[in-house]
Amino acid sequence: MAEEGKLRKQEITECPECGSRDLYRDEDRGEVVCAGCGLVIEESMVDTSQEWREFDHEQASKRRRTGAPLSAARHDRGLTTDIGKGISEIYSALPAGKRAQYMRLRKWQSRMVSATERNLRFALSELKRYSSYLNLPTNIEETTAILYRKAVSKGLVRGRSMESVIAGALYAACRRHNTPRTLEEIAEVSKVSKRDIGRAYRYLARELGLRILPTKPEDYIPRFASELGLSGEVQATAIEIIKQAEANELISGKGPTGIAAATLYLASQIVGERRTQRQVAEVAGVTEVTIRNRCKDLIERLTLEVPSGRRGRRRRKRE
DNA sequence: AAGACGAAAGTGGTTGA
DNA sequence: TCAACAACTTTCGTCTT
Repeated sequence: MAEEGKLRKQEITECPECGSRDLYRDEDRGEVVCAGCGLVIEESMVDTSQEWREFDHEQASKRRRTGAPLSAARHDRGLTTDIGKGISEIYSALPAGKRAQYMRLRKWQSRMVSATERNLRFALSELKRYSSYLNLPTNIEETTAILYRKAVSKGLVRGRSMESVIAGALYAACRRHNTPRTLEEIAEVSKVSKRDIGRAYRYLARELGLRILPTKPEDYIPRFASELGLSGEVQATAIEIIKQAEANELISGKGPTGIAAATLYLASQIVGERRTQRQVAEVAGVTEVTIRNRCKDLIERLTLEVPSGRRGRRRRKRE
């Protein structure tokens, strides 16, 4: 996206030397030359066009060198060749003996699809389901698939339910891509308990030597904010507060979702797009009490300009 | 009436012996 | 395996807007 914008800007329409708009593109040498003064404006360009053409199906099948991208998220990486299909051709073209042999080969191929293959097939279809429920991008799906493959090849799935390992791998992949989902959210779609997902995740992390840093509260901000319909200004303010809080050591040991919720709540007040504690608590998956506690810490230790006169007053009634 | 606040008791998970 | 512990939740009464 940003990349593309950059490339577009480099498209040159007039000569920087003489101002002539009469530029000549030499495809063979990979240069752009000014027809007016002869200045070579651009050189060593990469030709990204294909160097062949196809006019019919036969040429296409001979000349095309690429196919669908390899994907770890398909059980066969998208590469299986099946014996089969086209039965009618076979019946007419082959003698009876060959025909029988062919049918046997077919049968055996389908039997040979190994247990692990079937396992993967199921696991990855399950993964597809989770990620589509959670609106996760394909790169996270891919990472999860890779982790799961590793887990299978190391025999880590034995004694654990497949679902929990997939869910654990998904959780790990989300965190690795800095788009964390809470254990709750994954538990929701996978029908695996939070505890089991967490356990599977820790096990994977240890056995596969995953270096995953603790989740940062910032990573939750954009998602929560958009669910609450809060502006970018609120997000920026919230992240600013988190930065300050970090500097004051108010972060470590606390639940990141709690911090994210509290800062977002405060930011929404500072900017003037008020949301209730209830609303924020809802999307962040914490309680109002947690938000209050975090807010209290933040307000005590940081200098924040939070409107609403009641802040800071002390009340003493309850005997 | 709804939201914010705080106290107190309860819960699930981690840590260290 | 158990107890101690911190973070977080549940519940509930009070106060503010």
